[in-house]
Order: sequence, then structure tokens, then C-alpha cells
Amino acid sequence: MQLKVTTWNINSVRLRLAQVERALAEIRPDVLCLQETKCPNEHFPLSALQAFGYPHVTQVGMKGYNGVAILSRHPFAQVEPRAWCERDDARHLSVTLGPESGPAAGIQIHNFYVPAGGDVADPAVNPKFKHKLQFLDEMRAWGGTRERRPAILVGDLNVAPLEHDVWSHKQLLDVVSHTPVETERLETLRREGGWVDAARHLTPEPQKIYTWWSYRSPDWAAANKGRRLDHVWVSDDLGGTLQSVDVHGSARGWTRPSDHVPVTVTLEL
DNA sequence: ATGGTCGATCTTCGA
Repeated sequence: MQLKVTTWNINSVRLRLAQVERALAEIRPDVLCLQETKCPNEHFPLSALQAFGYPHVTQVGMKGYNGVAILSRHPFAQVEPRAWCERDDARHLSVTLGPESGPAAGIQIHNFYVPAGGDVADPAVNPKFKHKLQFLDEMRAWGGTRERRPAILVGDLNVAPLEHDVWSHKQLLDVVSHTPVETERLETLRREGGWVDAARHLTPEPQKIYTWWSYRSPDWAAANKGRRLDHVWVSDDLGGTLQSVDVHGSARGWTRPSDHVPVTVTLEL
């Protein structure tokens, strides 16, 4: 069987319900992981999302910021929210697919929204950047102790780790998301955690890959000053099942778009 | 040299 998992920073799930519906119709993933739902739990549009054909939904939200959700065609055997940096700020959820899921049963799916880190790349003067580095350090420690079982890690990791994950490596070396302290941390925690960067496994450098284009560029498509901030990783043992990774760049051109586009990983199990 | 644009929100913050 195929297992398709899509990740998308939606930047307000309530504002972009129609875009979610369109993406689900076009991509038809088995699982959709959303970040930046920006929606308090009591206002989460649960029944509307379920009506798109995804009866199994788990989410954590808060007022105004952050928030992650997982929508699935397959039932969950287990749902595990986790607090990071001792904050209850809705940046991670994981699920384990249930025994009804055929060959996908038992696969764990992690949905992360790593802090963006503010504007100044100095933890001494910018508490947001300090938080981001702490979050990445905690992910590294977690990965080192993680039970080695089939797993998929997706999300807006807010780091573009490689030279060709940004439009200009030299011009972005001091820009938050591409500084060496971030990119080295992310690559280290990925390797130590036993994760394969699925997008780069299938599309090696120097091919450019972008998943985010700033709202602040009026002609974002022509300028094409993008970054690869959204990632799909699979555990080593699933590496042989990797079939494709698709970046749905056209979604950036939709009416009232998110600044991020969906990224889909397909496994043949 | 510092803006540019979004989204949620109580007029500013986070991205």
C-alpha cells in the first residue's frame, strides 16, 4: 500500500478552510499535518475538516499563535502531545497509526512547529532566538533517547539547513533560519535521531528546493527568493520505502495563500 | 538603510 503524508503551515486554519479542502482534493493524502492553526481549542473547525473525508483528527491550539493539527483517514492507536522548553505552546503532536491501517499500522507520525526565532540571530539579546536554539537542543536530546520504531517526522522546522535550501546562501548566512548555529543543530539532531531527509534523499543538491516565500515580496514568483523551511523526514528503517516527495508550489499562487506550501511524502509499504 | 505583507487581536505582536 501507499502512505501519503502531507505537511502544511496553514497560517490560520479558520481563514483557509477552503484552501485546506482544495489541497486535500488535489493531493489526496492519507494524513495531513497542519501548523500555525492560530485557533483556540474551542473554536477549532473539527466537523468541517472531518467532512473533507478525514474522520480522525487531533489538535492542540491556543489563542492567536502556534497550534498544530493532524487529520487522518486512518484511525489513531495513540495520540501523544508533548510540551517543549517547559511551555504549553502547542508546537508538537504525535500519533501512532492503528492496527486497522494495514502495513502502515504502528507507524508513528510527528508534527512539529519549531519557533521562528525573531529577527536578530543572537540568543544574548533576542529571547525568541534563544528559545529556538533551546527547542532544537531539546529535539536533539529527545531524538537520542527516542525508541527506534518506524516513524515519520514532518513540520515547519523554520530552518533551511543546506546551501541550496535558500535563494542565496551567502546573503542569508546572518539571517535567522539559515545561520550556522541553526543549520548545524538541525543536521546534527536529524542524523543522531536516525532520520532521512526525504526531500534531499530524492532531490539532492545543488537542485534548489523552496517551501516558503515571504508575503513581503510583492512579486514573489518572479523574485523567487524562497527557503526550504518545511521538512519531511523518515526513520532509517523506512528509507527503502521512500517513493516520492512533492512540493506543491502552485498553492503559493492561490487566492489568499499561506506563505508556506504543502509538502507530501509518499511511501510504498 | 530598513521597509516590505500578512493574521489575530484590543492597537501591537508574531511571522
